[in-house]
Amino acid sequence: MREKIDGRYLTETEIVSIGKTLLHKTFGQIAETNETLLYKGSIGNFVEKEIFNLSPNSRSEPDFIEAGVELKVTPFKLNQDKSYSAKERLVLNIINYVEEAKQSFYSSSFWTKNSKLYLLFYLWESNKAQKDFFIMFDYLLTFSDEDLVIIKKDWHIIHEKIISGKAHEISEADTMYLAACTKGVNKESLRKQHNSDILAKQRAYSLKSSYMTQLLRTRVTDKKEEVVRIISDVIELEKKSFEEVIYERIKPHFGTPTKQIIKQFGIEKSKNINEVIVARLLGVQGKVSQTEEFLKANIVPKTIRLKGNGKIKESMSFPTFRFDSIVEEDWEDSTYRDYFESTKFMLVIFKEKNDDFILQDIKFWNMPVSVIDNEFKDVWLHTQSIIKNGEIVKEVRNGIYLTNFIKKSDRSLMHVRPHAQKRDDTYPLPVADKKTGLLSYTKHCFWLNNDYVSKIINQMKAS
DNA sequence: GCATGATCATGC
DNA sequence: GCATGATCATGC
Repeated sequence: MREKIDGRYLTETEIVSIGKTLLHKTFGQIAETNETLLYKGSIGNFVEKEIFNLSPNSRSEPDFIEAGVELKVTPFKLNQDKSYSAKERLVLNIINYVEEAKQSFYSSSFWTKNSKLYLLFYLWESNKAQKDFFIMFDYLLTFSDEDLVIIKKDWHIIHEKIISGKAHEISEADTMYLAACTKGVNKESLRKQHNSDILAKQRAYSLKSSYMTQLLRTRVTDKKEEVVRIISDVIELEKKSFEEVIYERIKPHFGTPTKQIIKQFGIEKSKNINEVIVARLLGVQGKVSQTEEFLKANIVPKTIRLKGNGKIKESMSFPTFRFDSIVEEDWEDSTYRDYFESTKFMLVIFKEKNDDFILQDIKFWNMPVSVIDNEFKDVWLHTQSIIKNGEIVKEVRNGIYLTNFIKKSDRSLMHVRPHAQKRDDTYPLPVADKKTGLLSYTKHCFWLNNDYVSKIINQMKAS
């Protein structure tokens, strides 16, 4: 057995060498005879206490005060296509809004506690018990210059809301890599904030799961991937926000017909031509969505085509949902709530004119938390209940299934509609459909009403 | 083979 | 004319 010295005074080398002894072992194996310990607290607490001999603390200094290192144990998962993803965001320290209001970036609780992180990644598997999860990788994380410049900007965005008494309006999609996620005993955990009497949800600093996924894929695992970065100039990012830099790169081409851009850049015609155009204007050879910044910040590019009269032809689709998964979920931590809370959209707007489309504008947008937790929640709950009760099909007419899902005309925000390759491109149903007896149904997804998208674009233009 | 972005086709 | 069900096209 290791001698029980106070873990807080371990050096960086000692921390890492202890960490390495845990790799390729399960928590059960690490715990040896003390397996039951695992069930008394979180895995992270277990590792801190039993392996590194640290007592739990909520101080603003890092776990290892001598080395200036904070320890985090975090899960990742293996996807269908064999790639790895972070299972969740990396939650850091809880924010004391009143205290944090007084700080600058380098004196903030985020920086003083988390400027250097020692990460232990374990493989989360749905069919296994906690004690059988393997610790697979370790990584000593210090932020690169490119990441740090964006993280500083993120911190200032969060800080600005705190000092202006708007802590209750913070959203994860406000920021790129560093976010302020809700954290509490329950969703009702509220606390005092600076400069306002409104109680705000308790939040903690966190690194987005999209950021953690990219970290894992490009720096942590043995098969390190190469990813293209759009903005390589750190100085440029210090002066302007990421969104401003992107906007300024596209802006010179506003008003230009796509045919002209295609010619000018020698782009080949294709159905996703608008997507390709945006990529070329940003100097990206592949997909914009696959660049470092977009992946890490979870920004999804969407091209929008306006008709000559300024109306949008089509509603906007999102990833399909699984019927059997959505019925199992609680709204509060549902896949879709998380998706809209953490995803920012880059809307690239083209307008039809003279048998061509003109690049008109570019906007960054995320669904406001109040809309997510009211209008969207309503649509989501309705959808879940219809599936749960086997009441998808309302009527079969001329061989076509008419459904009870929310229609575009039912709500101003969203509707639910098929999104598949063919009608028989289906997902299994948790209960048989009452009307038809079907055990699987055409893949569906939530669609953002085109009228609502119009409203977004027009509102943003006005402001 | 399938997810995803984008668009079509029919009937009210 | 548009809502709604359905499908196309591309790329990984």
